[in-house]
Amino acid sequence: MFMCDIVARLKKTGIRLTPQRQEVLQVLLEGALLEERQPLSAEEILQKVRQRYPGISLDTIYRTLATFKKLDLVCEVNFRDGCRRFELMLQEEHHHHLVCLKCGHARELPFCPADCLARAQEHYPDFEIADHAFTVYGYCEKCRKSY
Amino acid sequence: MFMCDIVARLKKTGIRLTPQRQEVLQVLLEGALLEERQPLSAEEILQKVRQRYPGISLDTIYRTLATFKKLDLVCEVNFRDGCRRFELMLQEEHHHHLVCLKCGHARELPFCPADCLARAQEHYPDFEIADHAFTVYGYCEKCRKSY
DNA sequence: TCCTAGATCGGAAATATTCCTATTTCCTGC
DNA sequence: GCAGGAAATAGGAATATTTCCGATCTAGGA
Repeated sequence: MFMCDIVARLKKTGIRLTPQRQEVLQVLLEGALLEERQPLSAEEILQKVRQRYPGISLDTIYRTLATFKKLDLVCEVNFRDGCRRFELMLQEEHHHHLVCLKCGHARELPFCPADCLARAQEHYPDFEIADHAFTVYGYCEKCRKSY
Repeated sequence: MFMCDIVARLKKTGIRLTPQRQEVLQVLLEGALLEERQPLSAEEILQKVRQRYPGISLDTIYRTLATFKKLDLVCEVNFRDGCRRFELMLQEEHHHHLVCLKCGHARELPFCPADCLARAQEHYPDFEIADHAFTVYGYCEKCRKSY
């Protein structure tokens, strides 16, 4: 999945392609290509984008993330650290997270409680499921040592 | 599970039993006994507690919730509505939630992705799991109609 | 009853997020 | 290529949530 693919995908939706949005996308994409991707907060994204596009505002980051989320391009992860975190969602690798409550480091869980999702739908057939989250919290090897 | 049981449980832990803590407990317990319990925000708990104990401060609510959480008496639910929400956790009925992103109404999911939790532990054997969350987001029958 | 570690209050501070308005800009149709 | 208009942006103000801090109070053990 590369920039041009996503841009093409965005153009189809009719959304305007501003340089700000492309820079946010770029930052998220770089995050997604790292070996150990870490979901980013709005503030973190702001800092990274500003390195290349200094004038961007925090409001634009939030609006862009909201827009991308509506387009299922971005998903939200709750680290319980007081802010929302986001990462690029590439369908082919839907996943969940394991988060250290001390250092905030996240690891990926490459599997999904699909059966639970199905049971939820059975249980509440009239509910329109839009999204779901499965997150495991605890202490990583490094942090549990320093108790 | 009644007040006296919980109080007994608290006393065992050595934690001080202040009237403020008991009032917070009372509010959470009332919430837990409702047919359709809704996890409460700190502000909501504050309002309810103040009806009986007007002098209590928001800080105390937050501190009390943090204390109860450490004792596994309370758990946190993320509604994606900008604040943390809490509910009394009665072991015998561990559950997860289905949340409407429009009206904020929550329903319970009386089952748990236990297999995923086990797989997570297998995947990361050195991670000390403390907690987990499974939440389904979407639109309830009422809200999906008003699109 | 006294003592003291621990808890509380109230307000200030720190964070995170959204709102607002004037201005700018992307895109469509010519 | 150019103009028009709807959509997006910047920047700062406003709001909301959560935490911090110092002074004071108190639950519970001795």
